[in-house]
Amino acid sequence: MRIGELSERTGTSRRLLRYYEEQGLIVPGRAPNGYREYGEEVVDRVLQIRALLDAGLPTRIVRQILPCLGKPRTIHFSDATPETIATLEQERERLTRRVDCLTRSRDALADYLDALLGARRSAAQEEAAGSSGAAPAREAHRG
Amino acid sequence: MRIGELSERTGTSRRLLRYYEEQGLIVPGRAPNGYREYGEEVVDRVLQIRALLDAGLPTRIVRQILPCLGKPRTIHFSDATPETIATLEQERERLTRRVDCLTRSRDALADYLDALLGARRSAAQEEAAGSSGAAPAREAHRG
DNA sequence: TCAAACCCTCACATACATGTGAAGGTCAAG
DNA sequence: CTTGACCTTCACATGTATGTGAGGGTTTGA
Repeated sequence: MRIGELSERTGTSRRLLRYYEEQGLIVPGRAPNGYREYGEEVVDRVLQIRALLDAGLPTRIVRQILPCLGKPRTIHFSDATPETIATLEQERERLTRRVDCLTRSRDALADYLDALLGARRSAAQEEAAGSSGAAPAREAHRG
Repeated sequence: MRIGELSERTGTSRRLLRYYEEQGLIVPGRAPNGYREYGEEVVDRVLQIRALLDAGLPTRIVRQILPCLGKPRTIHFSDATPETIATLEQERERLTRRVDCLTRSRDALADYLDALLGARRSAAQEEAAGSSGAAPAREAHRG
């Protein structure tokens, strides 16, 4: 397919698709007239790229871990230099730390939201039960 | 403490500490001579900020979810407007998607690394067992 | 008193992911 | 043959998180 269709199917601007190519994340073929030609599998790849970028990873890192995420579980022994392995292990640790941090933040945010909603429900019940008038700014503490 | 000490204790440049202040993420006091004055609790706060930014969240979002992550679990009812709640819920979803994506990527990367290391060990054993000569570029498939 | 080591503000510079638009080539339909 | 919808490259613009440095005040210690 050409860039327009890929753009529509991935929700990614043509500009960005060219940018990802410039960054070495996708390597389309070329039609005789110079138009880029993409295979079906590129759709998934682009979505994967978007997801990783959206998660805060820079293209440099995406480029490194992308080959590991391919479907056919292909292992390129040429990639098995000690430096590459060290980089990948480092990146795995970074991802783990990132996941942990985000999970903690998400959980804290969820707890806060629960408390907020629970408190609002209580307040609404009080309200319905008759305590009238404009309530002053209030705070609640949960130990 | 002043900005230099905070910088050392958090591994964050002075420039960035001032930037976080400009973004409303931290609000130091001021000494009579104009120097910024930080309390102990700011150390943790800065580390939290770094972690969130490092995980790919923009300061705008960090500013919004930071109050939810404080120790004393204080709920500010003034924040309980429907818009704020909607934003927080949206951000919780975004965080969840982000965590899922990163977790999948991390797991895939870990699998790849395991396969790579396992294969390298096998290759080393073969090598030790006598198959000699420069091995050509090889690939292995795991279904 | 002088220097070193702090601090201040202001401002310009950079890397990255992205938008936008100009100038022009290709192709299919009318 | 023209029009419109594609495509190309190039280049400048923007927002965000950062670095760097100038110009200048403050504090501390020799």
